[in-house]
Amino acid sequence: MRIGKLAEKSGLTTHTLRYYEKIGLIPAPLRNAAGRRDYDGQMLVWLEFLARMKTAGMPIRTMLVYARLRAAGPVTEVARHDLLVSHRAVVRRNLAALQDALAVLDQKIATYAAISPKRKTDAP
Amino acid sequence: MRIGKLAEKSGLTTHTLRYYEKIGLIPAPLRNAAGRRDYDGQMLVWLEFLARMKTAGMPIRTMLVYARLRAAGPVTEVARHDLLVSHRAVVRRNLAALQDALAVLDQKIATYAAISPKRKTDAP
DNA sequence: GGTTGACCTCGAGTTTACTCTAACTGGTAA
DNA sequence: TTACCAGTTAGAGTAAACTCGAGGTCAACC
Repeated sequence: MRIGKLAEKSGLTTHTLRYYEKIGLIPAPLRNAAGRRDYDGQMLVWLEFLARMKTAGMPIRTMLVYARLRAAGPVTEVARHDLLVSHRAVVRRNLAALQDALAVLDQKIATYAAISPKRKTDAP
Repeated sequence: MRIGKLAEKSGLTTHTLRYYEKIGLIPAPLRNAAGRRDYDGQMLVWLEFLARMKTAGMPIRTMLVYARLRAAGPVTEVARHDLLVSHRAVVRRNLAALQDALAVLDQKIATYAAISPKRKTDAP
């Protein structure tokens, strides 16, 4: 698979894919006869995982640590486990903070609705 | 209240408070005889609201829109309501995505734990 | 009366994560 | 064969949100 196809499938741009390669977040793929990058299906799986971790608020430098551990083979499984557990704690805190903020929003919206009950845009 | 005290209470730095003032996110406070900023208690309430909105992923430019509407008085209440409702939709999506990411993390952690069940660090 | 410590302004610098440009090459379709 | 499109590199530029530094003022304590 060439870079354009992978970009399309992953939802990233070709620029971003080369950038990820440059910083070591994805391994450098093989090249075809013309010198173009030739990715295999596993790369998409890895990119999807990265996208999840990004959604989970993991900064690139942490993903890099994980990527390097992964590249170092099965010896690093405990370290990877620990890294994920530690990030899970972060995600749980963020989740709680977001739920809090949502409650504040709900409340604020309710007061505005009470002041001027003009519309019925509010869901459930 | 001078800027150092407000910084302490709000958890921001004095640099950040002046920056917020410069971009119009907080109103310019009165000055004392010596030309120093003198904040009232309402400022802290506003800053706490802004902090919540920040946690909720609202970018500063959106907070600015809200701040300007607020400054324009009660005529803008409907617009403010709508802005919050629209951001609430964003928060709900982010919340769902974060929950998804948490599930992926949980699963990944479980596979690592299965491979090498060395520790019992995982909470409930 | 001197020296802290908190405050002032203005402007430059930093971090994160891309995003884009320029100049070039290689394979394919008309 | 010419035009075009996808790809290549190195390096510069961007946006968001701060963050810091230089050089100065001012009131209060010792």
